[in-house]
Amino acid sequence: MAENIRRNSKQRQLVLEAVKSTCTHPTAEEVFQIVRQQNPTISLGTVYRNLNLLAEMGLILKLDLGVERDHFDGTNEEHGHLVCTRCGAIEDLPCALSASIRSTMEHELDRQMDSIYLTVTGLCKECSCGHMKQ
Amino acid sequence: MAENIRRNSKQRQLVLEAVKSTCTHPTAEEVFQIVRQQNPTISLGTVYRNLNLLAEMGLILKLDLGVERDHFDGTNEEHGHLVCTRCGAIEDLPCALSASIRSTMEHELDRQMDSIYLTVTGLCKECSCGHMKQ
DNA sequence: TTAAGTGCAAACAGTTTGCAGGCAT
DNA sequence: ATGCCTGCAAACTGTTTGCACTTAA
Repeated sequence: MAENIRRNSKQRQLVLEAVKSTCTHPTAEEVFQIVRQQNPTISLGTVYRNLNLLAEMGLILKLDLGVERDHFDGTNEEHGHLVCTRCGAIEDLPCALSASIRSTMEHELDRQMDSIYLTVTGLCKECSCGHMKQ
Repeated sequence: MAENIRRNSKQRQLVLEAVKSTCTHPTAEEVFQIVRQQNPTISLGTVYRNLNLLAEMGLILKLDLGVERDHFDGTNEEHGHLVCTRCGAIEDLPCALSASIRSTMEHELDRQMDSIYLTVTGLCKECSCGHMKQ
């Protein structure tokens, strides 16, 4: 499993930009749709390959939120997510929350930890205070 | 989506017992293997159907831990899980941790919450202190 | 020049589902 | 007798992969 030398393909750049430039936590299919506007011949397989590669490289996060599809996140800081039960939107939770879980667990369990995956379901900001506006 | 009246099939009983009587958080396939010892003609499809049904009924938990397969948990109290990066074992985290996340979030975010899914990766109890024993 | 990257389509894995018959109520 | 449940196998869905070709370095 040696680290290959990565080249800089147009496709990979576009995929990275697409994920970085949105805060909606797109799925592979959604990234595909975005990227296709710049490069109509890109294939879905290439999008998947690059998303996985970029996640391995630590440039983006691959999120398994317990919903059907994987989502991708343009940041690489550890933070949880809220999945809205009303509209399906995905909202970032403050990093501080993950950090405090980490420290609590290190104290209480006295165990090395790798990653923390925190997902909560509930109403997003929009849905919880915007009922009448819509 | 009316609630059907549930019958009490032998298969469903066996599936429930299988999940309840272990703390290993089995996959559907593993439940299938266990149940097959009592009922060699049960089908994997039936196991899946009953696992989902029992989870809907709130008798067990369906866990998406970010690994390939879903796992099932015989308890119904809200608690997180640790997935061991060395042996793959799944360990329960104290319920108190999820409870404290819930209260923190209710204070900080002032938002209704449905469920909390907390998964951490790291070494399980066995792997973190039992290196020499093995 | 050469090996990483691509597009395409087929394969894959876990899970779900349609159907005809079986069994709890 | 009714209709929920089963076993079976086929279908489904999101994702991965093999192959021949292309392209960055």
